[in-house]
Amino acid sequence: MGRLQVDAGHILLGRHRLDVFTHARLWRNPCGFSARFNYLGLRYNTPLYGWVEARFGLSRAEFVVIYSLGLMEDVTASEIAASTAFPKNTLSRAVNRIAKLGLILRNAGQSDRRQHNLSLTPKGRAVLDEAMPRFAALEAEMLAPLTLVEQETLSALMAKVVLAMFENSPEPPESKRALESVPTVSPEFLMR
Amino acid sequence: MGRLQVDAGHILLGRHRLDVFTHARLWRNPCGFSARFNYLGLRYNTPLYGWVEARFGLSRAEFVVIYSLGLMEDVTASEIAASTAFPKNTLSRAVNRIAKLGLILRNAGQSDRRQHNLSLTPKGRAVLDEAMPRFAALEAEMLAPLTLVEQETLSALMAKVVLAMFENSPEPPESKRALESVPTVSPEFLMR
DNA sequence: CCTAGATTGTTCGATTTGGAACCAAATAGC
DNA sequence: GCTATTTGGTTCCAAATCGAACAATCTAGG
Repeated sequence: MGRLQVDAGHILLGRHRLDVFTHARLWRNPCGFSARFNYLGLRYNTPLYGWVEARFGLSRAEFVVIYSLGLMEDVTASEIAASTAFPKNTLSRAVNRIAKLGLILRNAGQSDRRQHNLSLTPKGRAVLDEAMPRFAALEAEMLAPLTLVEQETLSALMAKVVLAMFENSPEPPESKRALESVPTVSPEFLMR
Repeated sequence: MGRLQVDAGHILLGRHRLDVFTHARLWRNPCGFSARFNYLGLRYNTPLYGWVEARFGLSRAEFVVIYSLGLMEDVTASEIAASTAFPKNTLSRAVNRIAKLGLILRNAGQSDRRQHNLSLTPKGRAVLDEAMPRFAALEAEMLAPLTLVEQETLSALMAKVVLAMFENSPEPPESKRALESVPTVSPEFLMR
């Protein structure tokens, strides 16, 4: 990774400059891969959802619902919850608020009257149409230092990792088993 | 990506099985790369920090401090805040609590009496020593489907992306400029 | 020196969060 | 067909969160 120079709490990597702790977090970390994708998530999501909040007054969960509807019409709240790991009550509130704002419609499902098939209104679509280019642009900017071939390679490798996670992923029973496998007697650690 | 079969709200990809919405989120998404690293973050962090909570009774921020001290001794709260994007007051509380629990020490800095150089106590070190193998194991499990060469490639490509982010990254002035560039008159969107 | 501005960490308080209990509707088992 | 269980969504409330104001300390510019 080239020669490093340390100076006043910073590290010089070529013309890059980062504080020594962030450097340690990313490169002297037994879990370097997770550190990196967590870092990417941080640097990607924070500014974008910050902008969404400032521009539209929508919380992250609220925008996630809209974004989800852009990907697939008629998705339900619990499907979004399952896929994004937002707790369902948070999502319930988000859905209610953006419905009240007129960004989505909640069509009582015809097959199952409990669930609401959500869909974007023109107003909701407008929000998405304004936001998506930003999201796409930041992603493109992130990937810009890679050649197209490298981008393809990265994409394929990550797809492979992601796909494999479904294998070991307990479909629904996870939460229950996870809870049962943990003693109910609260933090063991604090008891010794 | 092979032939797909849709069945009762699920998609079969080889022997993998995932709901159609998650499939859309990961593969029919204009921001597929971010969807993937966000997904990885989700599937990595959630179970691990859930376990930390159950096993040690430590919140995510609290454990992050301990983890950080494992990476670099004598780091300060604000350095962790800068690197991890936790707000500094959240971190302040976290530091106070785990100090009170006897997991870390707060040594008043000799050069700057405002800042506390944090360090692990043996008890804190024990927590870390028990937790790290889990973190490393899940990461290894995630990467297992890749060959060693592929793992190296993935690591290198991600490093390249991460490193390049520092270039465009405003060092400290970010927060201020971000706020100034946004109208203070709260959500424009709600005003039309 | 001495003051103005920055920076570290803490406190305060309005808002958000999410686990748990809950209701209504659907499904399974008998 | 009738109860038992599951599932989608909502409500409640204790607890966590984070922006903002703050005190203490440090630094820079005269």
